[in-house]
Amino acid sequence: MKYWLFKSEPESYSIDDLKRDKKTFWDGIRNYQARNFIRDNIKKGDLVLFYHSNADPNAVVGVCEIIKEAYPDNTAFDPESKYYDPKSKNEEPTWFMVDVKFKFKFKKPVTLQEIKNNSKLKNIRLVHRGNRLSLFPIDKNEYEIIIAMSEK
DNA sequence: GCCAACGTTGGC
DNA sequence: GCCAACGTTGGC
Repeated sequence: MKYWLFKSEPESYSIDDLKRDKKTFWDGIRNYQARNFIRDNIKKGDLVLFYHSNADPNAVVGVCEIIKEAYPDNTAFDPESKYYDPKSKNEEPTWFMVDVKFKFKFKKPVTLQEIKNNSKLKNIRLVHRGNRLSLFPIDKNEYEIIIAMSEK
């Protein structure tokens, strides 16, 4: 089993939206590196830290679990969708998505500042300079440190 | 709202 | 295949 961090802007989809919906499809990934993680590496049962970006404060706010592995992101086929990509064809889709289900919301969000201040987390991609990937893998111990920080 | 970082596009 | 221009992300 692997561990991931997914970013979402709470204005478009927050941890509370996921809590309400119980599960959702993670659509709109339009970056090849993120696409490769989704298509090739993300497996059912993997755990995902849910991160609020462009938020106040920016923070990891909860955990969800992968319940369905990569399948074509059909918003790419829909000219009405903001994620429409005419280069993605039904018979050979460019973009994929996964389904996640809500696990739990942190009692206390773990803010970006706290993560930056924790020397044990200095290698997490979240704090790398210029990191713009919307999802990426994290180590098991990084996952566990952040969970522990949310319980303090 | 600004702007650094960086991925993508398209002309050559 | 190079690289300038452009668009987007996301922290501040």
